[in-house]
Amino acid sequence: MVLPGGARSGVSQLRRGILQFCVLAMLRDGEKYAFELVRELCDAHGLVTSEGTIYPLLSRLRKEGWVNTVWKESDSGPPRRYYTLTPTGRRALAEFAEEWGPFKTAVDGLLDREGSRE
Amino acid sequence: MVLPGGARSGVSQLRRGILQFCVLAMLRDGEKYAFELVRELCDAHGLVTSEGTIYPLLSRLRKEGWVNTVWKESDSGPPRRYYTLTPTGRRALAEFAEEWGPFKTAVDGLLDREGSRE
DNA sequence: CGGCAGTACCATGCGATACAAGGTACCTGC
DNA sequence: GCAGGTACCTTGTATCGCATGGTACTGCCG
Repeated sequence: MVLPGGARSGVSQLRRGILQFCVLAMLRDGEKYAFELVRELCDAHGLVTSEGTIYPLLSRLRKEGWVNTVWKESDSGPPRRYYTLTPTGRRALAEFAEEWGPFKTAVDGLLDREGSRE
Repeated sequence: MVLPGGARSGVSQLRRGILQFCVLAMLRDGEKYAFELVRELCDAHGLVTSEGTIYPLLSRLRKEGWVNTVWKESDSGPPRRYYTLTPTGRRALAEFAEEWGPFKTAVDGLLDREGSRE
């Protein structure tokens, strides 16, 4: 066990079903490869993730037709698989964004109500 | 199969790990019983849920020591099991609230960036 | 009075998915 | 050529939302 503090807390379960759309959102800006996505999610956004999470996820996105991939050589290291958003993926992202708003509002409404100050 | 349209979309996975804290938040205002929770989550907050979701969830909360329960007779129907928050549960709720903020911000940051309008 | 709907509880099985662990291949430096 | 970093991938496990189905009590209506 000995989880390093990222997966142990409830946040791990929070990522469920959201992470894939975060990835789609990151691809909106342009093509990226998996390792890059992991680093950005970890560093910039505090959404700690490991490769074991991202690869099955990307596999699924590919199977859904939400992303396309191209192999590109790298100057320094093994070739990289770059992911780009498809129109379908872009639409899925937009749909999620529309669901995220009300959902967020509902949760906020439940949490922020400081009714019992007792 | 034939999912009625609430569970099919991505929102179903959104609820993961959040629903239990929504329940805790609802119990903050006072004791409630399971059927009541389902109705409120469904009606008021748009977080569609069914009994099949709530009972295992409450079972878990009880096992974690986050809620206590008391049986009370009802004038019109079978007896009800009322749930109340324990201090531990209250703390868990507070901890989640602290995690929810940054998480929400991170996701918003990724989604709301309307950089590419095309 | 007997069935049916509504209320209220619970358990089981399935599917989705985050994560750890482990494996392969390429490149650079020693 | 071997260690370490980069980069890819697969498999197994645990979690949890949900559908389904089962029990028991109450009240309505035929």
